[in-house]
Amino acid sequence: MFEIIAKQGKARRATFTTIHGKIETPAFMNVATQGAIKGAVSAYDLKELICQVQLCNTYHLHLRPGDHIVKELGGLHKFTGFDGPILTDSGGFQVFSLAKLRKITEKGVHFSSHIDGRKIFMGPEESIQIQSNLASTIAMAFDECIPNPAPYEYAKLSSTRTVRWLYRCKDEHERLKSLHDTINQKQLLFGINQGSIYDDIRIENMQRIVELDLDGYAIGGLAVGESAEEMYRVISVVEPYMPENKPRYLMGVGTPANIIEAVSRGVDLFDCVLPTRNARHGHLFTSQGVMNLFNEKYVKDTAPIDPDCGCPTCQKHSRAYLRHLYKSGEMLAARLAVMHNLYFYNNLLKNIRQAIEAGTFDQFKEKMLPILSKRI
RNA sequence: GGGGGAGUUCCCGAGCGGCCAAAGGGGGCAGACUGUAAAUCUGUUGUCGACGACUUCAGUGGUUCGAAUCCACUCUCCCCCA
Repeated sequence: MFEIIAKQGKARRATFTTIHGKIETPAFMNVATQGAIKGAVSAYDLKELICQVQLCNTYHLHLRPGDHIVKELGGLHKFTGFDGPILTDSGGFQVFSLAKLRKITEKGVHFSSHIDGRKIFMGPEESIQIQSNLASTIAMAFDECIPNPAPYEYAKLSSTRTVRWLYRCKDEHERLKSLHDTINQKQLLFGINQGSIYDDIRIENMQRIVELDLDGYAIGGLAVGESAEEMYRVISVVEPYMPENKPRYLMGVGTPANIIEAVSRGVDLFDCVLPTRNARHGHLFTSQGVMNLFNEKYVKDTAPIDPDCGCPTCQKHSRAYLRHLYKSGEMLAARLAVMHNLYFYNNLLKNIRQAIEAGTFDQFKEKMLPILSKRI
Protein backbone atom coordinates (compact mmCIF):
# COMPACT_ATOMS: atom_id res chain seq x y z
CA MET A 1 0.00 0.00 0.00
CA PHE A 2 1.31 3.37 -1.02
CA GLU A 3 -0.42 6.42 0.46
CA ILE A 4 0.51 9.89 -0.64
CA ILE A 5 0.46 12.33 2.25
CA ALA A 6 1.63 15.50 0.57
CA LYS A 7 2.77 16.74 -2.80
CA GLN A 8 4.71 19.71 -3.98
CA GLY A 9 5.04 19.94 -7.73
CA LYS A 10 6.06 16.46 -8.78
CA ALA A 11 7.66 15.73 -5.41
CA ARG A 12 5.69 13.24 -3.32
CA ARG A 13 5.65 12.53 0.40
CA ALA A 14 4.11 9.11 1.05
CA THR A 15 3.93 6.10 3.34
CA PHE A 16 4.69 2.77 1.76
CA THR A 17 3.43 -0.10 3.88
CA THR A 18 5.06 -3.52 3.70
CA ILE A 19 4.81 -6.63 5.85
CA HIS A 20 8.12 -5.65 7.43
CA GLY A 21 7.03 -2.16 8.33
CA LYS A 22 6.27 1.21 6.85
CA ILE A 23 8.68 3.13 4.68
CA GLU A 24 8.30 6.89 4.81
CA THR A 25 9.18 8.19 1.37
CA PRO A 26 11.15 9.69 -0.22
CA ALA A 27 13.61 7.23 1.30
CA PHE A 28 17.17 6.07 0.88
CA MET A 29 17.88 2.34 0.93
CA ASN A 30 21.12 1.43 2.64
CA VAL A 31 23.20 -0.90 0.51
CA ALA A 32 24.25 -4.18 2.13
CA THR A 33 25.13 -6.19 -0.97
CA GLN A 34 26.32 -9.32 0.79
CA GLY A 35 23.96 -8.91 3.73
CA ALA A 36 26.25 -6.44 5.44
CA ILE A 37 26.88 -2.73 5.17
CA LYS A 38 30.54 -2.47 4.23
CA GLY A 39 32.55 -0.74 6.92
CA ALA A 40 31.59 -2.96 9.86
CA VAL A 41 28.13 -1.50 10.38
CA SER A 42 25.62 -3.96 11.84
CA ALA A 43 21.86 -4.18 11.81
CA TYR A 44 22.07 -2.94 15.37
CA ASP A 45 23.79 0.26 14.22
CA LEU A 46 21.25 0.88 11.48
CA LYS A 47 18.63 1.96 14.02
CA GLU A 48 20.87 4.80 15.14
CA LEU A 49 21.48 5.74 11.53
CA ILE A 50 17.74 6.24 10.98
CA CYS A 51 17.89 3.64 8.24
CA GLN A 52 14.50 2.48 6.98
CA VAL A 53 15.35 -0.01 4.26
CA GLN A 54 18.24 -2.31 3.52
CA LEU A 55 19.22 -3.50 0.05
CA CYS A 56 20.86 -6.86 -0.56
CA ASN A 57 21.99 -8.55 -3.74
CA THR A 58 20.56 -11.69 -5.29
CA TYR A 59 23.65 -12.63 -7.24
CA HIS A 60 26.12 -12.25 -4.36
CA LEU A 61 24.00 -14.09 -1.82
CA HIS A 62 23.23 -16.83 -4.32
CA LEU A 63 26.96 -17.48 -4.70
CA ARG A 64 27.71 -17.15 -1.00
CA PRO A 65 26.41 -18.44 1.32
CA GLY A 66 23.77 -19.71 -1.15
CA ASP A 67 20.11 -18.76 -1.17
CA HIS A 68 19.05 -22.23 -0.02
CA ILE A 69 21.16 -21.79 3.07
CA VAL A 70 19.55 -18.41 3.75
CA LYS A 71 16.11 -19.97 3.27
CA GLU A 72 16.96 -22.79 5.65
CA LEU A 73 18.09 -20.22 8.20
CA GLY A 74 14.75 -18.45 7.99
CA GLY A 75 15.34 -15.78 5.35
CA LEU A 76 17.34 -12.59 5.12
CA HIS A 77 15.69 -10.86 8.07
CA LYS A 78 16.63 -13.56 10.52
CA PHE A 79 19.98 -14.06 8.85
CA THR A 80 21.11 -10.42 8.90
CA GLY A 81 19.29 -9.36 12.04
CA PHE A 82 17.65 -6.44 10.28
CA ASP A 83 13.90 -6.54 10.84
CA GLY A 84 12.87 -3.64 8.61
CA PRO A 85 12.01 -3.87 4.92
CA ILE A 86 14.69 -5.44 2.72
CA LEU A 87 14.84 -5.01 -1.03
CA THR A 88 16.82 -7.50 -3.07
CA ASP A 89 18.35 -6.41 -6.31
CA SER A 90 17.85 -9.01 -9.00
CA GLY A 91 21.41 -9.52 -10.17
CA GLY A 92 20.62 -7.72 -13.39
CA PHE A 93 23.20 -5.05 -12.67
CA GLN A 94 25.91 -7.69 -12.30
CA VAL A 95 25.05 -8.90 -15.78
CA PHE A 96 26.58 -5.76 -17.15
CA SER A 97 29.06 -4.83 -14.43
CA LEU A 98 30.87 -8.16 -14.24
CA ALA A 99 33.63 -8.31 -16.78
CA LYS A 100 33.46 -12.03 -17.31
CA LEU A 101 30.04 -11.93 -18.91
CA ARG A 102 29.81 -14.82 -21.31
CA LYS A 103 26.58 -14.68 -23.25
CA ILE A 104 23.12 -13.13 -23.09
CA THR A 105 20.34 -15.15 -24.64
CA GLU A 106 16.56 -14.95 -24.63
CA LYS A 107 16.55 -17.43 -21.79
CA GLY A 108 18.96 -15.54 -19.57
CA VAL A 109 22.59 -14.78 -18.93
CA HIS A 110 25.68 -16.96 -18.80
CA PHE A 111 28.56 -15.53 -16.85
CA SER A 112 31.43 -16.47 -14.61
CA SER A 113 31.44 -16.27 -10.85
CA HIS A 114 33.72 -13.51 -9.64
CA ILE A 115 34.61 -15.73 -6.70
CA ASP A 116 35.85 -18.90 -8.33
CA GLY A 117 35.22 -18.43 -12.03
CA ARG A 118 32.66 -21.19 -12.32
CA LYS A 119 29.97 -20.78 -14.94
CA ILE A 120 26.70 -19.34 -13.72
CA PHE A 121 23.38 -19.14 -15.49
CA MET A 122 20.76 -16.71 -14.34
CA GLY A 123 17.48 -15.91 -16.03
CA PRO A 124 14.24 -14.34 -14.80
CA GLU A 125 13.02 -17.55 -13.16
CA GLU A 126 16.31 -18.21 -11.39
CA SER A 127 16.52 -14.66 -10.09
CA ILE A 128 12.98 -14.72 -8.74
CA GLN A 129 13.49 -18.16 -7.18
CA ILE A 130 16.62 -16.94 -5.39
CA GLN A 131 14.85 -13.81 -4.16
CA SER A 132 11.98 -15.97 -2.95
CA ASN A 133 14.44 -18.08 -0.98
CA LEU A 134 16.05 -14.96 0.43
CA ALA A 135 12.52 -13.91 1.45
CA SER A 136 13.14 -10.23 0.93
CA THR A 137 10.35 -7.71 1.33
CA ILE A 138 10.68 -6.46 -2.22
CA ALA A 139 12.03 -8.44 -5.16
CA MET A 140 13.33 -6.74 -8.26
CA ALA A 141 12.70 -7.95 -11.78
CA PHE A 142 15.62 -9.47 -13.63
CA ASP A 143 16.77 -6.95 -16.21
CA GLU A 144 19.73 -6.06 -18.34
CA CYS A 145 21.37 -2.76 -17.39
CA ILE A 146 23.28 -1.62 -20.44
CA PRO A 147 26.17 0.83 -20.25
CA ASN A 148 26.22 4.27 -21.78
CA PRO A 149 26.70 5.11 -24.56
CA ALA A 150 24.73 2.30 -26.20
CA PRO A 151 23.62 2.10 -29.84
CA TYR A 152 19.92 2.77 -30.38
CA GLU A 153 19.30 -0.65 -31.90
CA TYR A 154 20.90 -2.49 -29.01
CA ALA A 155 19.06 -0.37 -26.43
CA LYS A 156 15.80 -1.28 -28.15
CA LEU A 157 16.59 -4.98 -28.45
CA SER A 158 17.70 -5.12 -24.83
CA SER A 159 14.74 -3.23 -23.39
CA THR A 160 12.16 -5.31 -25.26
CA ARG A 161 13.88 -8.47 -24.06
CA THR A 162 13.82 -7.09 -20.52
CA VAL A 163 10.05 -6.66 -20.90
CA ARG A 164 9.67 -10.30 -21.97
CA TRP A 165 11.80 -11.28 -18.99
CA LEU A 166 9.50 -9.20 -16.78
CA TYR A 167 6.48 -11.28 -17.84
CA ARG A 168 8.37 -14.39 -16.85
CA CYS A 169 9.44 -12.79 -13.56
CA LYS A 170 5.84 -12.04 -12.71
CA ASP A 171 4.65 -15.55 -13.58
CA GLU A 172 7.39 -17.15 -11.54
CA HIS A 173 6.81 -14.74 -8.66
CA GLU A 174 3.10 -15.61 -8.52
CA ARG A 175 3.76 -19.32 -8.82
CA LEU A 176 6.25 -19.26 -5.93
CA LYS A 177 4.02 -17.15 -3.68
CA SER A 178 1.32 -19.80 -3.97
CA LEU A 179 3.59 -22.58 -2.73
CA HIS A 180 3.31 -23.76 0.87
CA ASP A 181 6.98 -23.60 1.76
CA THR A 182 7.53 -20.05 0.51
CA ILE A 183 8.78 -17.97 3.43
CA ASN A 184 7.50 -14.59 2.33
CA GLN A 185 4.13 -15.06 0.66
CA LYS A 186 3.63 -11.31 0.71
CA GLN A 187 6.81 -10.51 -1.18
CA LEU A 188 6.38 -7.54 -3.51
CA LEU A 189 7.71 -7.33 -7.06
CA PHE A 190 8.99 -4.20 -8.80
CA GLY A 191 9.45 -3.84 -12.55
CA ILE A 192 12.36 -1.96 -14.08
CA ASN A 193 12.27 0.57 -16.89
CA GLN A 194 15.14 0.52 -19.38
CA GLY A 195 15.89 2.17 -22.72
CA SER A 196 19.19 3.95 -22.31
CA ILE A 197 18.89 7.69 -23.07
CA TYR A 198 16.38 7.24 -25.89
CA ASP A 199 13.08 8.86 -24.95
CA ASP A 200 10.89 6.82 -27.28
CA ILE A 201 12.33 3.50 -26.08
CA ARG A 202 12.01 4.60 -22.45
CA ILE A 203 8.37 5.61 -22.87
CA GLU A 204 7.34 2.54 -24.80
CA ASN A 205 9.10 0.34 -22.28
CA MET A 206 7.37 2.08 -19.38
CA GLN A 207 3.97 1.72 -21.01
CA ARG A 208 4.52 -1.99 -21.49
CA ILE A 209 5.68 -2.71 -17.94
CA VAL A 210 2.93 -0.65 -16.32
CA GLU A 211 0.40 -2.98 -17.94
CA LEU A 212 1.58 -5.74 -15.61
CA ASP A 213 0.29 -3.84 -12.56
CA LEU A 214 3.30 -4.56 -10.35
CA ASP A 215 3.84 -3.36 -6.78
CA GLY A 216 6.25 -0.63 -7.78
CA TYR A 217 8.33 0.66 -10.66
CA ALA A 218 11.99 1.37 -10.95
CA ILE A 219 13.96 3.42 -13.42
CA GLY A 220 17.14 1.53 -14.16
CA GLY A 221 20.09 2.01 -16.44
CA LEU A 222 20.85 5.53 -15.32
CA ALA A 223 24.02 7.00 -13.81
CA VAL A 224 25.95 4.60 -16.01
CA GLY A 225 27.99 7.12 -17.95
CA GLU A 226 25.48 9.68 -19.23
CA SER A 227 25.49 13.26 -17.96
CA ALA A 228 23.40 14.31 -14.98
CA GLU A 229 21.30 16.48 -17.30
CA GLU A 230 20.50 13.49 -19.52
CA MET A 231 19.58 11.46 -16.47
CA TYR A 232 17.19 14.17 -15.23
CA ARG A 233 15.68 14.45 -18.69
CA VAL A 234 15.01 10.69 -18.87
CA ILE A 235 13.32 10.77 -15.46
CA SER A 236 11.10 13.65 -16.53
CA VAL A 237 10.26 11.98 -19.82
CA VAL A 238 9.25 8.70 -18.25
CA GLU A 239 7.59 9.90 -15.04
CA PRO A 240 4.19 10.85 -16.56
CA TYR A 241 3.77 7.22 -17.61
CA MET A 242 4.38 5.83 -14.11
CA PRO A 243 1.41 4.98 -11.90
CA GLU A 244 0.70 7.72 -9.38
CA ASN A 245 -0.23 5.36 -6.56
CA LYS A 246 2.85 3.15 -6.63
CA PRO A 247 6.37 3.68 -5.37
CA ARG A 248 8.99 4.83 -7.86
CA TYR A 249 12.55 3.80 -7.43
CA LEU A 250 15.58 5.31 -9.17
CA MET A 251 18.14 2.54 -9.07
CA GLY A 252 21.71 3.17 -8.02
CA VAL A 253 21.40 6.95 -7.66
CA GLY A 254 23.16 8.92 -6.47
CA THR A 255 24.79 12.06 -5.12
CA PRO A 256 22.79 14.17 -2.66
CA ALA A 257 22.13 16.62 -5.49
CA ASN A 258 20.98 13.80 -7.81
CA ILE A 259 18.52 12.67 -5.14
CA ILE A 260 17.04 16.11 -4.61
CA GLU A 261 16.68 16.62 -8.36
CA ALA A 262 15.06 13.22 -8.76
CA VAL A 263 12.64 13.81 -5.87
CA SER A 264 11.58 17.03 -7.53
CA ARG A 265 10.82 14.93 -10.63
CA GLY A 266 8.63 12.47 -8.72
CA VAL A 267 10.95 9.72 -7.48
CA ASP A 268 10.37 8.06 -4.07
CA LEU A 269 13.13 5.55 -3.49
CA PHE A 270 16.91 5.54 -3.94
CA ASP A 271 19.88 3.38 -3.28
CA CYS A 272 23.54 4.05 -3.87
CA VAL A 273 26.95 2.79 -2.83
CA LEU A 274 28.32 6.32 -2.76
CA PRO A 275 27.86 7.04 0.96
CA THR A 276 29.46 3.75 2.00
CA ARG A 277 32.18 3.46 -0.62
CA ASN A 278 33.20 7.10 -0.42
CA ALA A 279 33.26 6.89 3.36
CA ARG A 280 35.73 4.04 3.16
CA HIS A 281 37.85 6.21 0.89
CA GLY A 282 37.82 9.25 3.16
CA HIS A 283 35.17 11.19 1.25
CA LEU A 284 32.55 12.55 3.62
CA PHE A 285 29.25 14.26 2.92
CA THR A 286 28.24 17.15 5.15
CA SER A 287 25.63 19.86 5.34
CA GLN A 288 28.34 22.34 4.28
CA GLY A 289 29.70 20.35 1.35
CA VAL A 290 32.02 17.42 0.74
CA MET A 291 35.40 16.80 2.30
CA ASN A 292 38.35 14.45 1.85
CA LEU A 293 39.49 13.55 5.33
CA PHE A 294 42.88 12.46 4.04
CA ASN A 295 43.73 16.10 3.37
CA GLU A 296 46.54 17.58 5.39
CA LYS A 297 44.44 20.56 6.42
CA TYR A 298 42.49 18.40 8.88
CA VAL A 299 45.53 17.22 10.81
CA LYS A 300 44.75 19.45 13.79
CA ASP A 301 41.06 20.08 13.12
CA THR A 302 39.18 19.48 16.36
CA ALA A 303 35.73 20.05 14.84
CA PRO A 304 33.42 17.11 14.18
CA ILE A 305 32.95 16.08 10.54
CA ASP A 306 29.77 18.12 10.44
CA PRO A 307 28.91 20.42 13.36
CA ASP A 308 25.21 20.21 12.43
CA CYS A 309 25.11 16.42 12.29
CA GLY A 310 23.37 14.18 14.81
CA CYS A 311 25.21 10.96 13.95
CA PRO A 312 27.11 8.94 16.60
CA THR A 313 30.47 9.79 15.02
CA CYS A 314 29.90 13.54 15.09
CA GLN A 315 28.80 13.42 18.73
CA LYS A 316 32.13 12.03 19.81
CA HIS A 317 35.00 12.37 17.35
CA SER A 318 37.06 15.06 15.63
CA ARG A 319 38.19 15.35 12.03
CA ALA A 320 41.78 15.12 13.28
CA TYR A 321 41.07 11.78 14.95
CA LEU A 322 39.27 10.41 11.90
CA ARG A 323 42.15 11.52 9.69
CA HIS A 324 44.60 9.77 11.97
CA LEU A 325 42.54 6.57 11.86
CA TYR A 326 42.54 6.65 8.05
CA LYS A 327 46.25 7.33 7.89
CA SER A 328 46.93 4.48 10.28
CA GLY A 329 44.76 2.07 8.34
CA GLU A 330 42.50 1.47 11.32
CA MET A 331 39.18 -0.09 10.33
CA LEU A 332 37.48 2.16 12.83
CA ALA A 333 38.02 4.95 10.31
CA ALA A 334 35.74 3.21 7.82
CA ARG A 335 33.16 2.34 10.44
CA LEU A 336 32.88 5.85 11.86
CA ALA A 337 32.86 7.43 8.40
CA VAL A 338 30.29 5.02 6.98
CA MET A 339 28.05 5.67 9.97
CA HIS A 340 28.34 9.38 9.34
CA ASN A 341 27.65 9.20 5.62
CA LEU A 342 24.68 6.87 6.00
CA TYR A 343 23.23 9.06 8.69
CA PHE A 344 23.77 12.04 6.42
CA TYR A 345 21.91 10.36 3.56
CA ASN A 346 19.06 9.06 5.70
CA ASN A 347 18.78 12.42 7.39
CA LEU A 348 18.86 14.26 4.07
CA LEU A 349 15.86 12.21 2.96
CA LYS A 350 14.17 12.96 6.26
CA ASN A 351 14.69 16.67 5.68
CA ILE A 352 13.30 16.26 2.17
CA ARG A 353 10.19 14.57 3.58
CA GLN A 354 9.69 17.35 6.11
CA ALA A 355 10.15 20.00 3.46
CA ILE A 356 7.56 18.42 1.18
CA GLU A 357 5.11 18.16 4.07
CA ALA A 358 5.75 21.77 5.00
CA GLY A 359 5.43 22.87 1.39
CA THR A 360 8.96 24.29 1.45
CA PHE A 361 10.66 21.73 -0.76
CA ASP A 362 11.38 24.22 -3.56
CA GLN A 363 13.19 26.54 -1.16
CA PHE A 364 14.97 23.57 0.40
CA LYS A 365 16.17 22.44 -2.99
CA GLU A 366 17.33 25.88 -4.00
CA LYS A 367 19.18 26.35 -0.73
CA MET A 368 20.84 22.92 -0.63
CA LEU A 369 21.96 22.34 -4.22
CA PRO A 370 24.83 24.85 -4.29
CA ILE A 371 26.06 23.80 -0.84
CA LEU A 372 26.06 20.04 -1.28
CA SER A 373 28.72 19.81 -3.97
CA LYS A 374 30.96 22.45 -2.45
CA ARG A 375 34.41 21.32 -1.33
CA ILE A 376 35.28 22.16 2.24
C1' G B 1 96.52 -5.15 14.97
C1' G B 2 95.03 -8.26 10.26
C1' G B 3 91.18 -9.41 6.47
C1' G B 4 86.47 -8.38 4.07
C1' G B 5 81.99 -5.43 3.02
C1' A B 6 79.00 -0.99 2.81
C1' G B 7 77.76 4.49 2.48
C1' U B 8 72.19 6.49 -3.50
C1' U B 9 67.15 11.45 -3.76
C1' C B 10 62.11 11.80 3.17
C1' C B 11 62.99 6.09 4.45
C1' C B 12 64.23 1.12 2.52
C1' G B 13 66.55 -0.26 -1.81
C1' A B 14 68.12 -1.02 -7.43
C1' G B 15 71.80 1.01 -10.56
C1' C B 16 78.00 -0.21 -11.29
C1' G B 17 81.19 4.77 -17.61
C1' G B 18 76.79 7.80 -21.59
C1' C B 19 69.64 5.83 -22.85
C1' C B 20 70.19 8.60 -14.76
C1' A B 21 67.00 13.59 -11.62
C1' A B 22 68.34 8.02 -11.05
C1' A B 23 64.06 1.24 -11.15
C1' G B 24 60.90 -0.76 -7.30
C1' G B 25 58.70 -0.48 -2.51
C1' G B 26 57.33 2.51 1.73
C1' G B 27 55.98 7.19 3.43
C1' G B 28 54.06 12.13 1.95
C1' C B 29 50.67 15.12 -1.09
C1' A B 30 46.36 15.21 -4.19
C1' G B 31 42.31 13.20 -7.25
C1' A B 32 38.50 9.54 -8.63
C1' C B 33 34.39 6.64 -6.89
C1' U B 34 26.48 6.63 -8.55
C1' G B 35 21.19 -1.07 -8.53
C1' U B 36 29.65 -2.60 -4.57
C1' A B 37 34.70 -8.47 -7.84
C1' A B 38 36.37 -1.41 -4.73
C1' A B 39 39.36 -0.96 3.46
C1' U B 40 40.11 0.17 -3.99
C1' C B 41 42.15 2.69 -8.14
C1' U B 42 44.87 6.88 -10.40
C1' G B 43 48.28 10.92 -10.47
C1' U B 44 52.33 13.17 -8.14
C1' U B 45 56.81 13.33 -4.96
C1' G B 46 65.24 17.51 -6.06
C1' U B 47 65.06 23.09 -7.42
C1' C B 48 63.79 26.87 -10.85
C1' G B 49 62.41 32.54 -14.49
C1' A B 50 60.16 24.33 -16.03
C1' C B 51 59.25 21.29 -24.17
C1' G B 52 65.00 24.05 -21.07
C1' A B 53 68.35 25.05 -17.13
C1' C B 54 70.52 24.19 -12.42
C1' U B 55 72.06 21.29 -7.86
C1' U B 56 72.14 15.84 -6.17
C1' C B 57 74.14 9.49 -5.34
C1' A B 58 79.38 10.21 2.38
C1' G B 59 83.79 14.09 1.65
C1' U B 60 87.96 15.91 -1.17
C1' G B 61 90.93 15.50 -5.32
C1' G B 62 91.84 12.85 -9.90
C1' U B 63 91.12 9.79 -14.80
C1' U B 64 87.70 10.60 -19.05
C1' C B 65 84.63 14.01 -24.48
C1' G B 66 81.39 12.17 -20.44
C1' A B 67 81.22 9.46 -13.58
C1' A B 68 76.21 7.60 -8.76
C1' U B 69 79.23 4.15 -11.56
C1' C B 70 86.80 4.00 -12.48
C1' C B 71 91.36 5.67 -9.26
C1' A B 72 93.60 7.96 -4.61
C1' C B 73 93.14 9.67 0.08
C1' U B 74 89.73 11.03 4.24
C1' C B 75 85.40 10.21 7.32
C1' U B 76 81.45 6.88 9.10
C1' C B 77 79.17 2.08 9.75
C1' C B 78 78.98 -3.48 9.57
C1' C B 79 81.18 -8.53 9.58
C1' C B 80 85.28 -12.08 10.36
C1' C B 81 90.23 -13.32 12.53
C1' A B 82 93.54 -11.96 16.58
